[in-house]
Amino acid sequence: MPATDDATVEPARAQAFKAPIGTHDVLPPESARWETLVAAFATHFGRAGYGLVQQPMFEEIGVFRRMGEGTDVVRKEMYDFLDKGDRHLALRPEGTASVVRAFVEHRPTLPWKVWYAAPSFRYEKPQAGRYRQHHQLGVEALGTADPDLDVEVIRLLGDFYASLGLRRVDLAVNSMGTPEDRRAYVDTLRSFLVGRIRDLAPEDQEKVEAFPMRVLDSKRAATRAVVADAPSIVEHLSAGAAAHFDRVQAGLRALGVAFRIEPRLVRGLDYYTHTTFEFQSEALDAAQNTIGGGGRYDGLVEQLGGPPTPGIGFGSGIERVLLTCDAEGVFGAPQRRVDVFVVDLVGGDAARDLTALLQRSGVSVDRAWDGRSLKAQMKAADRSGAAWALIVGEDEQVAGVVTVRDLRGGTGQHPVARDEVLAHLRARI
RNA sequence: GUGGCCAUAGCUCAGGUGGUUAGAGCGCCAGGUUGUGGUCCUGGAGGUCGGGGGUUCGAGUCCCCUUGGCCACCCCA
Repeated sequence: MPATDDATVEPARAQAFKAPIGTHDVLPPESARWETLVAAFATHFGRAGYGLVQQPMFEEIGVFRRMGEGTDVVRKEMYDFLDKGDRHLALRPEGTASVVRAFVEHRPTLPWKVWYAAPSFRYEKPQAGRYRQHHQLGVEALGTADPDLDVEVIRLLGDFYASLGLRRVDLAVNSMGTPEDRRAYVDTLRSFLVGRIRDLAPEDQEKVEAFPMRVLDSKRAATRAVVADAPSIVEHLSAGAAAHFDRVQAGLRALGVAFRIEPRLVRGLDYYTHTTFEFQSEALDAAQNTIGGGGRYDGLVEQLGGPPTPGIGFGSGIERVLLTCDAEGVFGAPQRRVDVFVVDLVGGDAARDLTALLQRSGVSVDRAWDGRSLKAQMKAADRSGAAWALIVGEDEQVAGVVTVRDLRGGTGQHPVARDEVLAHLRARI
């Protein structure tokens, strides 16, 4: 049977696809908030000497394994796959590891201060404020162990939240000490937990031997009761680590950054040393209320094959920050609008040419399409947010003018000679 | 991964105990006003009732499976 283009033959409707589980599209006008947020972040950290880093979205899986074999992120949330060349790769679950890999690969001069805005992927069951693809604003600063850098990073992030209008943000700070302090503390903690193991929640008992620190951030009531009596890491810091932590606290106080010390704050990634911190929203009633967190990771560079280099950084989830802004009623979507809208009743030449002329001159302009009625075009002009409509009908075409209509003020409309339109608008926008 | 709730138009939602062509508001399109938006009036388009199977004379409604969403646990941004 020959092919037919008979219009009466209804083709089967194609299957409509949906975004994969745990992912989401960000469309206008909501996307305008994202643009503004990222731009504000770029400006804020750019002014402090941080430059943009663009990383690959996936890495060899070993890069991320350095986050710690005991972490959920590595054990069960990795989006890993084999490519056609049998390379074992994984989508980036967080920013730090791949930035550090890039640092080791390129050895930039120190200190190296960078920021990024990038998606992260974790194979988790989606929930409030939790997605399989989420987006992080992040910063990493490598090459100095100066505790004042910890202060700068924390303060800059706190200032950033404040600049968005957020007020109900709580900052928790802790110190994990040096890698040696951390190891010694893990032994002390393990011994303590082994002694009380029957009092722990069953799910937490198996963590004691291999990952005792994971027990500290359990939310189970039985475990929390035990943990309340557990030795605290801040009491087991070496002299150097204690001095570092003291300097950080003094710096935050000197700069008026409110914080509390949270000895149970261990964070989910094993590479942290010295300062760790977490910003939580008090306005978010969802279970996921951490909007940003990070810490020092002296030792991670070596683990990824580089020279001993200290570093500190944080990640802050864009979705959660915006959720928090919603909860506090701040940082609404800015109104996206153009200044000028071209209405054409003479077949399209005027719209095509005027729009191009003005756009090439840097004026923000939109126009109507499909030769629609004047009414429809005016409606589109109104929707565009434009302050001025340029109307070209037969009368204007004959007279060589454009009707310039004020859509927002009360100045009405009047004809302007066609080659004076640009100057006319520039004087008014 | 475990559990709970949910899925009807582009959006927000109605649709007792199963019963003729599935509704509203908003949005969109058109007309009223043959060259004027934002207000108003009138009309219209738009739905595989998430998907598949089953029960029934008959399913948006009941049952099973499945996919997805939301929420909690777990964990984290």
